[in-house]
Amino acid sequence: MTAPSNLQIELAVSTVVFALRPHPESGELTLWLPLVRRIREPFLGQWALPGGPLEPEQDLVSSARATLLDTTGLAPRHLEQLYAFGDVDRSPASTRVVSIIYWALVRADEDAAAVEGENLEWFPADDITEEAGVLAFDHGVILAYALDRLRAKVTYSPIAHAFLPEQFPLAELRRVYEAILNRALDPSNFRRQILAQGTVEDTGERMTGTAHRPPRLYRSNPHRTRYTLTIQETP
Amino acid sequence: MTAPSNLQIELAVSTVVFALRPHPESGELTLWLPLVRRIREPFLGQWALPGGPLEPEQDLVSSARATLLDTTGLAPRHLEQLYAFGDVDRSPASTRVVSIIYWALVRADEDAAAVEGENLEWFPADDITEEAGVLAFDHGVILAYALDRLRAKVTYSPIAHAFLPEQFPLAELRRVYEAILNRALDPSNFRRQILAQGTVEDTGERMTGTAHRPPRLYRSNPHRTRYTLTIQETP
DNA sequence: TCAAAAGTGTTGTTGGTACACCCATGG
DNA sequence: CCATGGGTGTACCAACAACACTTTTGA
Repeated sequence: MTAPSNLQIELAVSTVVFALRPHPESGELTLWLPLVRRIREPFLGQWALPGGPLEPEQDLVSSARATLLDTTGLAPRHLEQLYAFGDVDRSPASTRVVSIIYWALVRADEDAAAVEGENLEWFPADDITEEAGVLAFDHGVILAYALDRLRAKVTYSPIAHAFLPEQFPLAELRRVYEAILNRALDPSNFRRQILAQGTVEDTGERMTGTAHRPPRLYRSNPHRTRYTLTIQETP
Repeated sequence: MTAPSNLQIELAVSTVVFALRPHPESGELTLWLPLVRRIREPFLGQWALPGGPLEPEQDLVSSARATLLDTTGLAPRHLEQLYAFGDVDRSPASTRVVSIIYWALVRADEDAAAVEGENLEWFPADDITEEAGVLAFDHGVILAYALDRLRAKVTYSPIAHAFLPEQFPLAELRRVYEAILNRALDPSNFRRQILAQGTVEDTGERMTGTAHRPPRLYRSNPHRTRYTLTIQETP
């Protein structure tokens, strides 16, 4: 942050976009993400995270938001900075690129706006390599890091709520946790833990039209962040 | 990460360096950090985080390491990326600067190499504003963020160990936690929690020359990261 | 009246807190 | 033999896992 120097360093902003959709085979809800096919060298034809160069008049988040809308059609509310990757050799091209990576969590209702295309495809996060092959640049490493962080963060911060619309029954929230953590949770104990935390509040309304007892609807409580959730398995 | 563009964006790497030293008044161990006095506009004369422009042939961490050695004389082992700050208006100068911030934790034995100077001074982290006034750029915000993250992270990851040399008695580790969290902890329960976690292992050796029962020496266990520590107060 | 999911009750166990107490050393 | 911090024992209590059980709807 001192003297200027004539850099040949390019700055890019890319985003790992997570949405929850049913798995094509099992039908279980899992994490999906969109990838963009490279249409030039290096890594021509391979899949990469959506992103683009940082424009001089754009904030970092704005840049992420703009490319996201552009490439995926999405405008997710939850957008959070993850990490900056800047090793000298991370791109084989002559120019050096430092990438600032964001992650986005797409709400079920926001996901409706998602588009596909020849050069934009969605993949289940956990079988990227089988489906998409090796990602361009170090994007495989970045994705692994993002998944790791998401799974860790979900246990101490209410980010899971970011996948849900305004109002939701607790079972929906449980399904989000199950999808992220990839394991079943005990419904009754889950309910008690979530309510004890105070990260959701009862709206007083109920969902109707279900083939069973109508569940209460909750909204997420903007206060109360950070806690510990001792999430437990069910056999 | 796609098309090049002729940016006017500068990239800088700065570091929040934390070391533990006794407080000038209370004598209690607290967090200190070094600041550099600005010797040019903008913010001439004000204090700023040590840092410098990213050189094209340098990795991000290398850059942090190099400026650190240069300005503070320190070569801390623990260096970790914190966040990238890049708002358009964060510098009043004509050039736009994106700063990637690292934090460093300085071990007690490493701290011996620290230097001071007319333009480099160390301050207790918690009374920066009284001692150093308003920091240059958004460095005040950055510092607050770093302190926050450090205090949160210490409860779920063994970073506190980074302040200690190879071998240490548990009371030393407790003092580190107390200094970071700014409150007293119960010695016996602290011991049990730490041992239960398995983040330290007994070296079999003991410290000698104390005016009391010689404490066992421990070393930190490189496996076992992430856990939850329910740190409790003592009245 | 049955299936299915919502939601409650209850019990055994684990792990944290508080605090009394013993241990080992240097002076 | 005393002061000082190292280290152990233990009793109380809160929180969690497991799972049986009741409730409320649509078909």
